[in-house]
Amino acid sequence: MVAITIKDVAALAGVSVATASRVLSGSPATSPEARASVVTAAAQLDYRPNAQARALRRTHTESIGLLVSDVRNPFFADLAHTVEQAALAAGYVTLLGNANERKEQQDRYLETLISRRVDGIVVAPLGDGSGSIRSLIKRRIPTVFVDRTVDGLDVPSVTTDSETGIRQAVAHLAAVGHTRIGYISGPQATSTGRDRFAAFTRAVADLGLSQDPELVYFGDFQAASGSLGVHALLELRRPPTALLAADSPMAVGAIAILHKRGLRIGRDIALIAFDDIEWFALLDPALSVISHSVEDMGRIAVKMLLEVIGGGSPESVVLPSELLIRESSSAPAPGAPISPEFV
Amino acid sequence: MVAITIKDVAALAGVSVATASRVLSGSPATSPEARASVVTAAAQLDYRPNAQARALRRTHTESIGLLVSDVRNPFFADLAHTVEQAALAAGYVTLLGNANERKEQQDRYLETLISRRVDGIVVAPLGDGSGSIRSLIKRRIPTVFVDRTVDGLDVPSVTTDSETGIRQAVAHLAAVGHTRIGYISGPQATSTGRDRFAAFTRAVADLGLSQDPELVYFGDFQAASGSLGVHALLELRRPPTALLAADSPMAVGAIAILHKRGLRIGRDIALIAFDDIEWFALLDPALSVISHSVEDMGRIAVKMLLEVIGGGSPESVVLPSELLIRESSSAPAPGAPISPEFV
DNA sequence: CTGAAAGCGCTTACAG
DNA sequence: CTGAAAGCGCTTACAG
Repeated sequence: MVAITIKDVAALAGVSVATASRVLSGSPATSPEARASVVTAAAQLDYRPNAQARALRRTHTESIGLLVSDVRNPFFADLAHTVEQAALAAGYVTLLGNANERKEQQDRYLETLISRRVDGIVVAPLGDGSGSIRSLIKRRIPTVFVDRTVDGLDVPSVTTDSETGIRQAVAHLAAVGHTRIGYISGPQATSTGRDRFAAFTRAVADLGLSQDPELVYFGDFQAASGSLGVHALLELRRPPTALLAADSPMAVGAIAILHKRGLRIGRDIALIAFDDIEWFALLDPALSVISHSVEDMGRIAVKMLLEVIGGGSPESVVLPSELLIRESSSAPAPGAPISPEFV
Repeated sequence: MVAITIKDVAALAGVSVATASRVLSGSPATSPEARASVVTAAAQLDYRPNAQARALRRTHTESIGLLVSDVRNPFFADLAHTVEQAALAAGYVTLLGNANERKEQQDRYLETLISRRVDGIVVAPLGDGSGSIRSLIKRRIPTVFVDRTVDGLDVPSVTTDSETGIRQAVAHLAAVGHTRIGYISGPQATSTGRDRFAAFTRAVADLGLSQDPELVYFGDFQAASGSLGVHALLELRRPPTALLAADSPMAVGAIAILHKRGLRIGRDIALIAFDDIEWFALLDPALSVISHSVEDMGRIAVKMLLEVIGGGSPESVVLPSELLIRESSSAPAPGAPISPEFV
């Protein structure tokens, strides 16, 4: 790497580094001549200020960190996109980290983001408030939680009210005749995993449906666990006639196995997924989903983070969720529960 | 933000900052007593070294940049995941940027990554060698191109041989009876856009199929342009009976419109997509695709970048592509070209 | 408007 | 093994 510093620019321009610095950072206290020569010299040398050195003196870096729990989850890929665009519009660049649903990896990235002195961090947190999440708070680094929260931590957040959507989904399945609904849950180490599970449990109880604990499979929000969940649920002596998956990757895993087992979704078994992914509507049958707005979530998270960075303490925001009934959630097949030849 | 520096640690530990620094960075030249007191002090103060300051003195930052052309494209989300894991295994942290298929945004991120002095950059480049891509080369920043390249730039790359897969796809469509194949192309500002288009053109010519230029629609690799492409192609006086989409987001856009128009894929019209996305196999009919390995691409890119960082100059790698025939690419409907009532 | 100088938080020869 | 000192590339009061 060829290192071109402000010294080189100043030398070529025939001014002091102080003047060069002033021109380069747009200080008004510069003469037109100085400006011209410095700008020319910088261009000629293809000078790029060293952000590290600059950050050492300045108090801000014009960058934020976004720590997402899984980039391969389309919900978070979309979130990354929205956050990035909103941040860019506000003059901030986004450094994206991927926890891949692993606590150690979350900690590793958080350390990196802290070390690099981003001005603030938007994080979809994992686990309890231990590890690097705690450091974030202790050091008063501007932080906003998105999608998920951590119990006992007083951090502004933008989340989804999963309860409404899940209740609608369960009620809809009950209305078309399902009584045994299998639930593929997210991990209980995440707030969304817990909230959605609790909402499911309550809905099922309130509606007088089966509360058989065997009907719940605990996955990890990634695709493979959706497949394992379907396997486990279909092996039950009394398998469910409908399935509710707590996020889209697990739904994808579920669909793959359902296909492999020769079960027709929407006929042999009903399926509803949390998260509305563009192509879920393209499946045949189109997937019924619980939808919430990732655009709103990303946009609001950035807005809130900028407020925190500016010294404010914004109120947390809870976004709505709602059931979109498409074709995958019809009545149970006649003769349900599913007879053994299907499984 | 509460700033805890090495001075605070040294003071609490009762040693000089030099000694504190040695302990903290694992230098062997430290006494057990010094080690103990510094480690304790650091833990007590929850000290995190300032990466900026450290990078100013050290020559490397143990971080690499990954600039992806579109995070919402599952191919690149998967690539981000693979690169990240491979880098982490080698002790590097990955800073992810998203160009969103826009040159200005690519430049913006590249500037940021350069300024932050990452040790190297993996980039799926956009456009010609102007702008920040040129700076990268001029400053000899270790760079590896992934998926795409830039003409005239001598940068190690790992790409896919699109030619084979596309030729197989066209030959397969021809074999089942299609003569007018519509091609939804990627932008000509990308090497993959150009290569795949050229491969399509050659294949169509070699096999004696229609070379009607109207059968080609130039999209931008994002979903909306896939929809527009289908619209345009189906409005032709003699519409195609088969469609080939140059990447998966455009295929998604195409499928959505095909559904909306009431055309049954695999019956009324054939469709093949470049890129094998997990759930393409879950569609009904399952989508025939041109597949290439994103895992290999990511893994090799990191391996090559580490070589470049280490002073080597690795050979570029070209990965194979191949057609996976599923159900969406069957023979043209009887009475094709598609009669007006379908369009 | 400009330059010399101090300092941001680290690391690392240099002496001892 | 340890400390004082220089220096990485910038920015910013301080004088002028």
